[in-house]
Amino acid sequence: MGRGRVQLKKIENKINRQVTFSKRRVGLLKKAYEISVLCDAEVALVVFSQKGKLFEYSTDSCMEKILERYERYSHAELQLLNNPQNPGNWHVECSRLKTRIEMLQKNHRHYMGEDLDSLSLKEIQNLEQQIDTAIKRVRTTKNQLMNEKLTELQKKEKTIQEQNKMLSKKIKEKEKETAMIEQAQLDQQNKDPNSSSFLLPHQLQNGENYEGEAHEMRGNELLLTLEPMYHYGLYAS
Amino acid sequence: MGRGRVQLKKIENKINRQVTFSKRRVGLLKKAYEISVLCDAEVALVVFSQKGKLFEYSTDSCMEKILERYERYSHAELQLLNNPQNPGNWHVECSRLKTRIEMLQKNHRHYMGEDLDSLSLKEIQNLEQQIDTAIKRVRTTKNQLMNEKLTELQKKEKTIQEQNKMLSKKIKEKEKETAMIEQAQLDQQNKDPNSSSFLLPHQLQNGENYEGEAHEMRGNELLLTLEPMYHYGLYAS
DNA sequence: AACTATTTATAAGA
DNA sequence: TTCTTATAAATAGTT
Repeated sequence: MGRGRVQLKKIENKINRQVTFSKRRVGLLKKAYEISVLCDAEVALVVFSQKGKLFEYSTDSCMEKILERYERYSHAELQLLNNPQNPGNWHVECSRLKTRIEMLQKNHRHYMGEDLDSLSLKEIQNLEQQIDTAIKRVRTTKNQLMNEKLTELQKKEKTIQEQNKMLSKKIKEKEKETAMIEQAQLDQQNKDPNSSSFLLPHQLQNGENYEGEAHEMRGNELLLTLEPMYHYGLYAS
Repeated sequence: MGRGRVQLKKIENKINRQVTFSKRRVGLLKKAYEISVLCDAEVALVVFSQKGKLFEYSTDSCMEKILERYERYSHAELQLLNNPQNPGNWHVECSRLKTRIEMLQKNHRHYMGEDLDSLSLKEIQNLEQQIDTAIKRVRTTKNQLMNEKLTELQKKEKTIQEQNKMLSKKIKEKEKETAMIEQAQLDQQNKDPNSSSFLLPHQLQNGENYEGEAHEMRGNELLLTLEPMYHYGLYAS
């Protein structure tokens, strides 16, 4: 929406990113508000800017209520699973998990090329090697996927072309048949002008058959447009 | 957006409302995803349809992390209230943290180029871009570090060469002095052959002094080889 | 912050 | 539901 298509990746220019954030933030909050009003839905939206500033919208300003509803909804099963545990050890477990999370996050930041100041040269060289391996793997998988899609499409194209050929052939046969019938009718009319009517049912029957096959083919063509939907990590249940 | 302006009020027609909800929900989630990627923002979005069905989007699928951050940000007091939690809530917290860890690990595997089968082509392409950005950052930092070390080494080299020059100079002076003393000895021997022995202690004393300065310089050279130890990517517990 | 050329979202129709 | 299309709305780049 704007002059020039936009690439779906982090805007590197800082000023630009900040401006876009301001604009889109307003748009996003507005959309959240609109769906909430128009469709009577309950929406909770939390946005942290890169700098850590908070922006939020929630239907009827009931953020906590909606988030609680969310927790109930999404963790209903997990709560049941965790029941058989020694109650006294829960907080120990919690702090252990929190430490773990911090480590994972720190490590992940390094893999994102962030927070590199705390690393030594050796560490950075190793990191580079690991990321290099990773990107090679990702590219291999990507290429495989793309090739698979290509092959699939080519196969489908072939199938459809064959079907087209068969259909053309049948149509030609049908035309020949029709011509023959017409000829027969003419012949019979010449001999007995009142007997032509009993041939009509046969013609209709053939016509229905062909229609059926044409439908099948149209179904196959539609398959070509079946692409996995891009679902932005929604995980909607 | 569409044929005719839209009134900002609840759509009374039920079918219509449902259709609009589906469409706008997709649009809203997409926008949330986009601002998240483009502007490096952290977004959490929860939508309950009128019928109570849940839809959600969160940056990096880290809903809990973002909601926790939200709680911390908006209700600093609530966090304190959380500490003397009634024991029943610890396991909720724990399962939250465990889910979180699983997500982080899964995400990290993707960044290591593992477990890619679960990703769509679009997701893989986005992953490639992110890793590419990461490796560029890592390489930039690495080059900076190497340049810093280079500069440091060059400075030290210079210092040492200057020290070497001074030492050479001193040695030459010393040699001159020695030569003069020897000359004096010879001169004295020519006059009085028995007086040469008392000059030996003086010679030894000067030799010890020079040895001391040489040690200091070697210490400086040793510093150059001090490197932080290689201990990357441990973080596992 | 305002402007505007474009892209994008979507309301209505099929 | 899904696809298409006309149009409204959002917004990227510019001033």
